[in-house]
Amino acid sequence: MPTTKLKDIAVRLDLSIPTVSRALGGFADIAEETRKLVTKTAQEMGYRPNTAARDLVAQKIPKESILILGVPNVLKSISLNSYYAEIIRAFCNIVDSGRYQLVLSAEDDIQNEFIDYHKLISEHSATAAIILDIKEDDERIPVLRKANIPFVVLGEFEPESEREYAVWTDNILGSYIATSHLINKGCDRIAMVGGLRGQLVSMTRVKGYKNALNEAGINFDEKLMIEPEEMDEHGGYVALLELLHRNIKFNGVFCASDLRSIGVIKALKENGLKVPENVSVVGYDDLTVASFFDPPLTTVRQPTYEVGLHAINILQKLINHEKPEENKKVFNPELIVRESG
Amino acid sequence: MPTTKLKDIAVRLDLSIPTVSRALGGFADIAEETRKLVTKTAQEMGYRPNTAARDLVAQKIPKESILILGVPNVLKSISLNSYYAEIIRAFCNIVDSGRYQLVLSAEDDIQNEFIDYHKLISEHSATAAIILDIKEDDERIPVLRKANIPFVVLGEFEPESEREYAVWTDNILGSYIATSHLINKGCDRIAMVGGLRGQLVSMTRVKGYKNALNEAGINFDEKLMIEPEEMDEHGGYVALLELLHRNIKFNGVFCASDLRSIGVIKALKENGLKVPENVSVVGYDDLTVASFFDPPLTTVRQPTYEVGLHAINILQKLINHEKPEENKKVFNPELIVRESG
DNA sequence: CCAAAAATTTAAAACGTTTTAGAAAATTTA
DNA sequence: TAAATTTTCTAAAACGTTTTAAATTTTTGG
Repeated sequence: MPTTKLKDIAVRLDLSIPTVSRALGGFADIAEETRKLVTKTAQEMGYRPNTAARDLVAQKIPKESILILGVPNVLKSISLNSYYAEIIRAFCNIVDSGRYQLVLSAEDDIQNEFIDYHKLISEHSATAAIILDIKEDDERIPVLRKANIPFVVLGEFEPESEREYAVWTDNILGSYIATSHLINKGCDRIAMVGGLRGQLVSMTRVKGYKNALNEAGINFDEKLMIEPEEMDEHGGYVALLELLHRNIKFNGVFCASDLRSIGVIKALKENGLKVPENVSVVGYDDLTVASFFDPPLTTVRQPTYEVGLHAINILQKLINHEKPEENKKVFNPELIVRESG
Repeated sequence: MPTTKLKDIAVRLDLSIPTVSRALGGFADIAEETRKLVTKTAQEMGYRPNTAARDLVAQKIPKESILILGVPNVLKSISLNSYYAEIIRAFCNIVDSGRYQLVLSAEDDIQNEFIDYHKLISEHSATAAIILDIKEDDERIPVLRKANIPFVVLGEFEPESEREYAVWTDNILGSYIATSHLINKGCDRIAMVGGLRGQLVSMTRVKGYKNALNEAGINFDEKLMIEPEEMDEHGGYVALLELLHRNIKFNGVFCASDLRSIGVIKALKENGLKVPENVSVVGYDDLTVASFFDPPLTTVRQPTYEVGLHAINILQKLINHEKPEENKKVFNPELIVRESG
């Protein structure tokens, strides 16, 4: 169904287009009677001003659209972990100027296997994009490259041109300092409960763990490494039960996330083991609730808001044809020592 | 600085506007040499197509903009509580059709006292709005009314016309069932740790608590009611210490949020009190981690995703000039019984 | 070297709105 | 009643782009 335009109303009422326009605009040079008639008819005919035409005459500087890819995914994880909330909060800084518009992509919630990213991009005529949830061999990268849209990836990624950027926090370092801390506290049998197998983050966190062991002259023991199939707390819980069931000895656990830690600690407690007396536990993320756990969690904190800010600054520069300094920026994580380890 | 247009490039290169347009568009009927020249010049001059003009010729049906008010506020709370993540996730459903565009308002993070909501609305020529974080005497309501934009409020609110809608979960009922549960478990001295004083949500939750006491013939005791100044976990923690310090007897605590519960339980444990043996605790929200706490939290769950879905459906109908059935929709919460109370 | 064909470029119109300057109609004044 | 004034309306141009049809230039082949 074609939309109603000013002309349609004008024809119907036998008035000129400007009269209709001005009547709706509430100008003083329109007779009250006419105005009422026009308003009523517009309402009836479901008139909706065409913003494109409006913006054109208004000579509005078109807003730069920044497409944010990965939103539904991310929102799902937000309930568990505040990482992305901080990221998006940082993005909001850019909007105040009025020049930019953040367009949330709402890639369908897994339901639709195939997402038409070409369409998504062209529809918004996006000037730039941000990928929140980068995967290995991410299908969105070639699309963005083909569309020649500059983009920033949040997470480990190798930029291949001066229009590609990546910002992340060093995961190898994070798990290295966490594991080293356990070693320094005297742990010599340190289990690791990893993230989801195959994910980039998980892999790098394993690497840091191994580095720390290596440096301390502790041999990596395959049996102490568990990468649960299940997500988050429950994954940690199950992982630890398995470890106990297999009767494997350990006196420390490094978890790839605080949620894992929470599950791990629950399992330990249920089996009569004390944290940190019998087993020390270190997590990752520094959730808001981490300090309120029993025991309060020792964990790795990432400068999340800063990461988001850096990303959006790059975009801003790109759009303004300034050259961002570096194609790759890696922030450092920090160990927060509490009581669990 | 005025933006570069096709004409500017055309003049500079002594070509016609269509040639420039078609060159940039990658059409086959443009000599390779010309195309290269045009592309290069466009790049140099910082050309950026005017989307308004484009959309106009393309006869694109203008996207309906739905303004989402309250985002930065909400993002801050997301790190603590998944309520809004679910809400926004529900909103994403609407975007798939391609007809709607969710515009995140990025009202400045408190820093700027004054936010020009008029400008915000007109700038996006929003067709509708959603307020995520309704306050008492909310300043945004009169602005929306004046702009004659239909809106949906998430939270307790009395719609005053057929263009105003409200969706929320019954907070009185929620705190009523929570408190009643404690009473049924034999608690007769039930403290309440409320939300932030003055907030609408806090007030209604107090009401349900009182209703339950009343029904059971228990007198409301002023001394058992604490509304901490501080947010979340820490507020709960401090509130409970105060209660203990004042030497007030109680055997149950109803908290206005799970985060409060977490603080309360920490304080109880630190003072040698067992949950639920000595004191039963019930919270509100059913955080994802709630079941992993020690002890697992008894709490009130709200149908959050449903609330969001309902809200966005109303908007969709409004935009399509269909009449949503009811101006007000109140969902029911549910008690999740675990071990803390 | 000329006609025909192919390749490349352009003039003109269109998209739906607002603005400006002025025309037409209604009202007041002399 | 005619002139002056006020009120109400409209014609025409403009915003920056794309499309279509036609014009121009270049190339090809005889």
